[in-house]
Amino acid sequence: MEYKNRCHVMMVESASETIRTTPSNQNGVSSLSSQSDGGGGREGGSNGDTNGEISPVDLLHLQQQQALQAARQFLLQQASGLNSPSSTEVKQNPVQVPVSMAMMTPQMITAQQMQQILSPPQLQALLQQQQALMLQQLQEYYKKQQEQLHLQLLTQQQQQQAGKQAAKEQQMGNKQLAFQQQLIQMQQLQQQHILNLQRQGLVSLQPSNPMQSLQQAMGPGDLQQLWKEVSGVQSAEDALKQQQTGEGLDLSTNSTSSSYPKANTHSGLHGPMHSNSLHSPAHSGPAHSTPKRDRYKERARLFEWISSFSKADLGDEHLTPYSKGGPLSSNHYEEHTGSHPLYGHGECKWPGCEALCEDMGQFIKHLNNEHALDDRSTAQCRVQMQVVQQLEIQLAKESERLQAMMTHLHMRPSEPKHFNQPLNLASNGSLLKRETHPASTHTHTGVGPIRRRNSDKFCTPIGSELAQNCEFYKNADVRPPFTYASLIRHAILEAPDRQLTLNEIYNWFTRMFAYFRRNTATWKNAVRHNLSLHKCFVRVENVKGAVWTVDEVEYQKRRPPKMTGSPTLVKNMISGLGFGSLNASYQAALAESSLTLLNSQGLVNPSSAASLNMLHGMGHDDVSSTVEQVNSNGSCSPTLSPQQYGHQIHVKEEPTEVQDDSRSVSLMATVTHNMAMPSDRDDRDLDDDIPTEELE
DNA sequence: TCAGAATTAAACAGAT
DNA sequence: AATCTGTTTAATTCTG
Repeated sequence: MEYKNRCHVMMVESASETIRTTPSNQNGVSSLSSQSDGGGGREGGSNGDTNGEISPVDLLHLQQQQALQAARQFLLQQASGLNSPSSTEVKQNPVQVPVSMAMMTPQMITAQQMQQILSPPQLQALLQQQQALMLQQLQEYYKKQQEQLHLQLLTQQQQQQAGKQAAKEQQMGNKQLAFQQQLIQMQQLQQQHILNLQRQGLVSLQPSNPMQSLQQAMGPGDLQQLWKEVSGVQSAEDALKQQQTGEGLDLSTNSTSSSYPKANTHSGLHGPMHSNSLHSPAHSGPAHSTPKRDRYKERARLFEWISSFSKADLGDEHLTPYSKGGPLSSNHYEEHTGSHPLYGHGECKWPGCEALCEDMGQFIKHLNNEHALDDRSTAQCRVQMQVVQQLEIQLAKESERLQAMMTHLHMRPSEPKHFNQPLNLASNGSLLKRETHPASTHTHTGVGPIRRRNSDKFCTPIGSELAQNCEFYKNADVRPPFTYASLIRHAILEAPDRQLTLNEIYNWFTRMFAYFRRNTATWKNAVRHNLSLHKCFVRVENVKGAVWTVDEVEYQKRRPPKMTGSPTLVKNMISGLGFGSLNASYQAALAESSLTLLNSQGLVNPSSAASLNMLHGMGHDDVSSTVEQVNSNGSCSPTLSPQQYGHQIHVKEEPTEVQDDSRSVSLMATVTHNMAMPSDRDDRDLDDDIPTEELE
């Protein structure tokens, strides 16, 4: 069967959206596997890669490549930097960035709120400010780095002029440079990632300097430790060589943390750079020196740690198919897979290596020769793990923050005053566990799992919600607070011609929600079930196969939204008391709720619907479709009736329902009465006064 | 407590 | 034959 990929209309493109959304991150940073098919069906294969999405692994590779590229350019710049001062002087003029929202707002309010507060030109200006600020920070950072290397090279030249041990020091310098390069790569990687996240709006602009961000993120101690690992290894290697060449080197004074003073003594190569960029071991003094035996202990511990990590992390869950025969090794890996995570495009993907290997065999040789379990590899591994750890921590933090933002914005409608409060909900660790701890629903008002009919309860408009939190749902493994029916309907209505094949619906689910990238057998079954079950979904057969459309009348008829979830809001909205204090999403929610409610009763006229629509600044398909169907004629038929789509239509039989599109006039009186005098009626009455089901 | 809606699981049939 | 699509039934969960 052949399914064509459709271009789906993007729901909302705001100024910030265009900045935040990068083509390389459609799938975002979520590490959810789309292949974890729970063992049920093989349905995961059907949706697969039709979206052209880039997997997180690819993204990481891309970032790594970018980082390497940047590092290379950086070093090249330094080589030529001595003769081209312009590259450093450019940064001398600090960009005038006033203390403004560019610095403050991302932490104080959400991007969505900013969109609501600021006009597009203001947003544009704000974003430009932020970009300028980030650019400035980057420039400053690189300037510092350049100055340091400049100094370093000068010193090196002086010493070379002195003519003592020039060759050896050159060698040492190169080696140190190699490690420095690794550090830079790591920093670049971190920067790239943070910048990417920032572009997506996933990370606030808290770090004022990339290096600072690294320091903040990892902490001075961590960085120091990191450098210790790298430089310590270096010292060991140097010591070995020097011993081999008959030159003794007392490791007890130049050990793990202080190979650097030794090197410094010899060449003066590393001092300024390290003292500025990282918390230099030189400044830490002899107190940080480690006895030789401790260093070996440390190394042994490191080996043990890494091997334990490998066992724990790779052994059981992720690579089960490959680990049947015993402990996982690199050889074991490619024996079964024919591929290797460290090998790709004919290159060794070991950080900083990029050695060309024609085939797997050559790569294995290279891997065993060049990246055996030695100090250097261990240190590199550790660095890499630090990077990964840090990124994970950062990701967790930001996910948490987003969840808190989501929860705050959409689950606490009756407390608009909270929008002015700093979003400190991220500190609530339970947020990450909400899916697995449903009971937390009752502890917080609206904070907790969002399941099933909560969307009805709170009348959250799926269009508005999705438009505002599109990126969130794309990346966070959070169950969307909508029913399958509403999601399917939205997917179909979002399509250009308002029809989708089943597979396209699947794709929409997986594209829009990280949550639906797993357990595919379950939710796909549910989708099919819903399509078949609900009368509002009409299957239309055409030449190419079958597509699904939405019978809007049936949808509205079947499940008129209840407004019991936010009675206060309903009253406020209707009586016009609450507009000032409500944010746009809730105004939109109210508008839609009202429209849907009214429309389901056939009571609203186009002008009032449009005015409501305009009033709340929403033009989303949820409402527009509602307006459209009212506009078409008095009979409330959808703009595109299912009959328009194809040749054959299967009409679902629902014998329990009696078709009755003509509504009682007395109901109108009731509703208008509610609108005019909402406060003197209980909301329960509002519900009860509209016995839609009874009419059907 | 209950009814109804939603979800989940599963069986089955027809189509590809 | 395997997989996808669609229908249907039943059990369970959740909500008002």
